Amino acid sequence: MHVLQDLYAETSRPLGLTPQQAHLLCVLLDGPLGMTELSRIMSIERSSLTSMVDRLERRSLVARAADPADRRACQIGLTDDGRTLAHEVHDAYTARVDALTTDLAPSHRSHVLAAVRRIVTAATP
Amino acid sequence: MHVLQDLYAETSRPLGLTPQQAHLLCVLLDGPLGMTELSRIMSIERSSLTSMVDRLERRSLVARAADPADRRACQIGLTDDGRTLAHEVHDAYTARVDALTTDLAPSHRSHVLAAVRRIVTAATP
DNA sequence: TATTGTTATACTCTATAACTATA
DNA sequence: TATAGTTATAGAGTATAACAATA
Repeated sequence: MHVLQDLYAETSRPLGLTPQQAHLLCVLLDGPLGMTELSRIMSIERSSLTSMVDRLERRSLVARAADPADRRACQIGLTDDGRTLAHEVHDAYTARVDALTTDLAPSHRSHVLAAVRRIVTAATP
Repeated sequence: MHVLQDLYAETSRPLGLTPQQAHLLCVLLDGPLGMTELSRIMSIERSSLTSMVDRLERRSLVARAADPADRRACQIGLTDDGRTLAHEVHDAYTARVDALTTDLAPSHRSHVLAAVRRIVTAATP
């Protein structure tokens, strides 16, 4: 975990993002989300998310849009800049994780991948 | 990574520790370390470490001891309470990680373990 | 009444730069 | 001069509790 965490931090930093900001942007790659849903996915309180979104919105990486179906709610989405940056983070990170596993035999690698998929699926409600 | 991170946070919290504090205590289970060495292992700046150690020392979980060989340096070590807590964190965390992998076939599990060992060894200078 | 999101407040984590004491 | 650790400062992440607006 710490190996991956360090890798993630080292990848985010040169792009001007904290690891948490990078995470948030990458989560939004799948589409806009409300604050409650986003806080659940990121395992942080909604109040903590408010300030994170504020900072990213100030940098024009995300934007709050009104939810037409619920006037209390809003949808957080990536701006064009945010999407570009999110792709950069994602690509850079996966490239470095790939590099970590290049010296594994292909059969081992596929076993590991399958195991990780099962674990993540089981742990992601 | 995020699955493990969440698990780690959920494990530390009920024990009254932040994930970073839990990490620090667990690193010290291998023996006392100087500030520079500890900051290197934890991938944080020495100045960040100073305040972390301050807080843990205030709670009597770690203690600074003078380094007899270098009067500039100190050795950070666990107190008895700190050691007990570190073991609790470690045991609770490994138990939960174990639980994540119980539904893997034993052969898969050993492949994964071997792979993780190689990756960690390669990534830990 | 319950839920959505925000505000207010208090800590913790973290980095950068400047400093001190010692090597 | 170089290294070990600290201090000062600033910003970011986080939680809890209280709140406004809407459902």
